[in-house]
Amino acid sequence: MRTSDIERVKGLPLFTGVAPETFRIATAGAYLQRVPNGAMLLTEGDQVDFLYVLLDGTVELHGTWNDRETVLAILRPVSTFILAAVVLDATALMSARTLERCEVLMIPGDAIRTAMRLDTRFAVAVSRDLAGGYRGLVRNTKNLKLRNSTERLANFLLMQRAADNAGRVVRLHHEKRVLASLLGMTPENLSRSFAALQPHGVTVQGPMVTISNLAALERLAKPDPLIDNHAPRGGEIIADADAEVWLTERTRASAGSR
Amino acid sequence: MRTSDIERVKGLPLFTGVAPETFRIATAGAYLQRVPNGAMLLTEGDQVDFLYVLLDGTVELHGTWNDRETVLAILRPVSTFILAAVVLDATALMSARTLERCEVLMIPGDAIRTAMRLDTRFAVAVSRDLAGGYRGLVRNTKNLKLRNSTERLANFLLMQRAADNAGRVVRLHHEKRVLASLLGMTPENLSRSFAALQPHGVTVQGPMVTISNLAALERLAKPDPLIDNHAPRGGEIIADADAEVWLTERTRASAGSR
DNA sequence: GCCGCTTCTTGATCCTTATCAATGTCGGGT
DNA sequence: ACCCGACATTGATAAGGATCAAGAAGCGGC
Repeated sequence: MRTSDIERVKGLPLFTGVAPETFRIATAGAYLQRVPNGAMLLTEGDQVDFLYVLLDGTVELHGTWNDRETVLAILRPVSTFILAAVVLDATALMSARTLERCEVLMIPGDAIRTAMRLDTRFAVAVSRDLAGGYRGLVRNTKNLKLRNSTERLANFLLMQRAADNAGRVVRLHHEKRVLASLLGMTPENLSRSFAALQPHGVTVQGPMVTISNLAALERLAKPDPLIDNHAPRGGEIIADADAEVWLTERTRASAGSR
Repeated sequence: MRTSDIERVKGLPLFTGVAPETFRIATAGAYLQRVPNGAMLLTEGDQVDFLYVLLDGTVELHGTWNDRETVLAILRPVSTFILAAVVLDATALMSARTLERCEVLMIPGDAIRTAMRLDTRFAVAVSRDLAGGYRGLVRNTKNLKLRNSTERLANFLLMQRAADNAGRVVRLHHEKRVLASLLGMTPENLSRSFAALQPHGVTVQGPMVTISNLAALERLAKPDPLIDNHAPRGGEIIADADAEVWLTERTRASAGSR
């Protein structure tokens, strides 16, 4: 494990403000794994023995039932995942699959649980991280139950725009089929939803989405701070409590994950 | 606050194994509130200053957007709610409304956060509670995205049956319109879904649902331990890790809440 | 640069769910 | 016991979304 990687892990909300000694204990038995595209890191139902930290690449969390599958989250670096299962020493409720070549740090769950018992500040950091994840899922549930598919897409684009750089063009980092599943629709309907946004100033060319009329899109999307976590991208730690909220909630990407 | 109430709060997963001194600090400034039916305990967007503990009655958590409203959870005693917002000292993402006359214990958020910093065991307990809540929401999301409305109703009935007493008859504790919203459908479609279950051995008379053919219902519902949290009702603390999981996840009722 | 695969799009149709409207049923108040 | 209002059910219709079936476009491999 490179020292640059260690610094990146230390920068996670999960580890900020934690005693160096605790950090050492937690990461002592950790090892870095290079994983090819399309690999299953974890299958739902498996016992979870590690906390995963995505250092490079993209990971998809998904769930299955009765031959159906749905994407629950798409993760980009630096993110941790399946912390909840680690804390409870339980089996995974979601499967994790790489969407490209990835670098993943695997921290033994025992070490995490031990570090929590030894260092209150770490236990508090874990609580904050889980609370952020919890709130991300509440937002996601409201999004799913209160909006139709075109509204979800419109708000997704606005969130991506805010997270990326607030420019006129939003880049989709993943296949549209994956995005469709994340947003709770079929690929066919994602295409149609994009078409439905055209009168509102949205044009698509491959993975590039251009928002030519922000006001019109917002009029349709009606973004809501109690559902959508708009926030400029940035890695800095911010002391302010509310900023901390979106930082924690944001670390794990698009639609409320872990 | 009656001593019997104190005992009930102490019995919560959130406070088990916590030092008496910590419990005293956490609950020192708490006060018991009697709330009439239909009262709003909390509105989404409000700053959350208290952790709520439902001691008697029923509370509904819901979210709104653009004149639409959806029920996110129905809580029965003894349950805590909005722990995540308390931990982050953030604003509420859900509103809380009483569905009948209730007794609610309100614990100042400051006291909770202070207790977490002073007692690692409490911080760990909070983590476990939040992790359980997180996993409840993951289950709920899979339920919503992978199943149609009749399948969701069928599984809801199986879960209620397991939670209540495993008898042939399941009692619905709330209005059907509330249940419909919780399950992500309209009241009209809930009626039709009940009708669709009739060939599978389900009959309804008012709030009483009779399951005359469990095997047939299960064949349709295809319950899955990675979505549905089947468990016999019971308040005991169980040492086994997996049992602990559902205990924490279960405390806050029907469909994964807080 | 061309081929072939995968992904994306578009159209037609079907199924699921929502909406609107009307009737039926239950329970509380007087 | 009656009436009233809220809730639940049922039916008709419409809208949203899924599925099936072709085409079109992009991309990697050679």
